[in-house]
Amino acid sequence: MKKGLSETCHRFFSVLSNPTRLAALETLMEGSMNVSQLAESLGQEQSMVSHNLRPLVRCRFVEVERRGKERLYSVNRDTLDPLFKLVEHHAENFCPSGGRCLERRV
Amino acid sequence: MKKGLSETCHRFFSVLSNPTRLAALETLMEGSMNVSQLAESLGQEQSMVSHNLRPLVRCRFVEVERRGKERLYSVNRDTLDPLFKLVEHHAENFCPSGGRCLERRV
DNA sequence: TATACATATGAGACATTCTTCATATGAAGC
DNA sequence: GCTTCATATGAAGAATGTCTCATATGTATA
Repeated sequence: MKKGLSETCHRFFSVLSNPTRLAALETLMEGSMNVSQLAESLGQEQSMVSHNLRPLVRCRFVEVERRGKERLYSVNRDTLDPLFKLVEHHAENFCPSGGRCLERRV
Repeated sequence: MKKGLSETCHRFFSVLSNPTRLAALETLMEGSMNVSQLAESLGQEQSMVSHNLRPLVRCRFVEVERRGKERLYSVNRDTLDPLFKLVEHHAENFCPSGGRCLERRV
């Protein structure tokens, strides 16, 4: 691990360690959409989705494109494809019964 | 992104989004050590280090080996080497001025 | 079994992060 | 300029997560 990467990692992982943001990413992986559509699709308030999109955009996990009064959000596949693959791989290989150990305790 | 991976990701990233745990990983990347050595090296309380090692072990980012009354901790390189490389790559490619955007706001 | 050392655990205080609600901004069309 | 639609923002309570301190467990050795 390169010196000083620790701080960068903290930001990187903090942004990703939130159910709402992960659900947003999961949905956006299927295809780009605007905030309203995303809120509709997630069954969440528009303002909440907007709040949560901000850190995703700031850290470039998601890109925005203005289209008139809408804004089209789409994921950064360069980073997220290999990242999710890596998580999946870890869960399969190191967690008994397919990632159960990575699930939230009851 | 595979259906249901979202919950797994949440756990995965939550465990990694903590400065103490990242510092512990950073140190353990240099070489395996026991809790006391790690606490000494990080300048932290033994109990705090122990507390923070637990989720790292549970999610298999770190392995433990009993050696008499000590416990030797070492990182899971299969996961962490490519993971940190990926973060570094993201910071270099998508964040202006080398990951500045991933750093904590002042 | 008594002692010393290494590590783990529990509970509460403290800090950070999330969500919600109300409201602001901004773009397009009349 | 006014209205409407799409999105962003601020503030404050609610929810989570973290750290600290005291104590417990566990292992080795005398």
